[in-house]
Amino acid sequence: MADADIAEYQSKTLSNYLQAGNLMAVDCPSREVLKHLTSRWGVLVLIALQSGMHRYSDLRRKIGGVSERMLIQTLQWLEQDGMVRREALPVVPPHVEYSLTPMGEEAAEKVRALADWIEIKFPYIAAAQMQRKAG
Amino acid sequence: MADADIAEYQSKTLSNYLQAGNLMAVDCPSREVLKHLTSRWGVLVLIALQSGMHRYSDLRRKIGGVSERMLIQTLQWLEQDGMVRREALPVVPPHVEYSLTPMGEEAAEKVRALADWIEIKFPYIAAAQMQRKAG
DNA sequence: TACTTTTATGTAGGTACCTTCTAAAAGTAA
DNA sequence: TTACTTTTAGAAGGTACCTACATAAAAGTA
Repeated sequence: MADADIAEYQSKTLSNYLQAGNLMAVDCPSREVLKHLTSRWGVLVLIALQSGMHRYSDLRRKIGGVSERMLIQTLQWLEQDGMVRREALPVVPPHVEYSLTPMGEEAAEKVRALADWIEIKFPYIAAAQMQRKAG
Repeated sequence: MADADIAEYQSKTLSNYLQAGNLMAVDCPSREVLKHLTSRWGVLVLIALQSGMHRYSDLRRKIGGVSERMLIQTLQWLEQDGMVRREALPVVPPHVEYSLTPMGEEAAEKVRALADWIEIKFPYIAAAQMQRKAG
C-alpha cells in the first residue's frame, strides 16, 4: 500500500463508508463502479460467470470478440470492486479460476435482467431504428 | 433514407427482425443497444426521465457533470433506439421536451434496479476496494 | 535445444467517447 | 444596438478504452 493510499484511507472516517452512493452527483466515486459493471465487457463477464467458475481461457472462448488484454483488464476491475474472486493454482502451465463473489452474484442478476430484456426486445428495437431511419 | 439503407432494409426479411439478440455473439447488433443503454450518460438519462418529461436544460441540471454535447448525443442514441421521445415546440427560444417511450420505461426499470443496487451497496464495495489495496 | 501450454504484461497505435469553445436561430428586454 | 434566452451543431483537442502484436515465465516433452 502506497503512502498516498494510507493517507487517503486514514482521512476517511467509518461514517464516510456507510453513506450510500449518489450516481447523479458529479464526483461520487460510485460512478466508477457503475462504469466497471456497465463496461462493454464487464456486463458480459458477469453474465458468463453466473453459470459458475470459469478459467481465463474459458471466458475468452465464451465471450465473442474480447481481446486478451481487455478480458484481463475487466477481470481486474471487477476483482478490485469485490465482484469477482480470482484463484490461481500453483501449477505449470498456469491455471486460474474466476468466479463471482456473493456481491458479484447480486450484481450479475441485475445486469442479466437488463441483458435478457435487450435480447428479447431486440426485434422491436431494431424495428424502431428502421422506422426512424425511414421516417 | 439513403439508397444504401433501403438496400439493407430490403435485404432483411421479417423473420430476421423477429430473432432475439445474442449478446455473446461477436457481431450481433444488439450489442450496440447494450452500449447505448449502459453508456456513461445513458444510464443516468433513463433514470432521470423515469420521473416524467424533462426539458433539455432540466436534464442538464439534474445529471451532474454532463456536457451539452454528450447529453444531446446520448438523447439522440436513445431516441434512435426508440427509448426516448423528443417533442420540439415551435417557439423561440426553443423548447424541447424529452420523455420515455413505453419501451424506454421498461429499459429504465432494469437500469434503475442496477443503479439502486450500486448506490445501496456502495459502502460495501468501497470497503472491498480498500481491503484489496491494503491487503 | 526447441517447442509446448496458460496466464499474464508491455507497447504501439487506432478509435470513439468526451470536454470545451464557438456559433446559429429569432424573439424580448435594456 | 446590445445583451440574453434555449437548444443544437461543428470543430479542435484530450483521454481512455480497445485491438493487435510482441514478450515473459515456468516446467515438461520431443
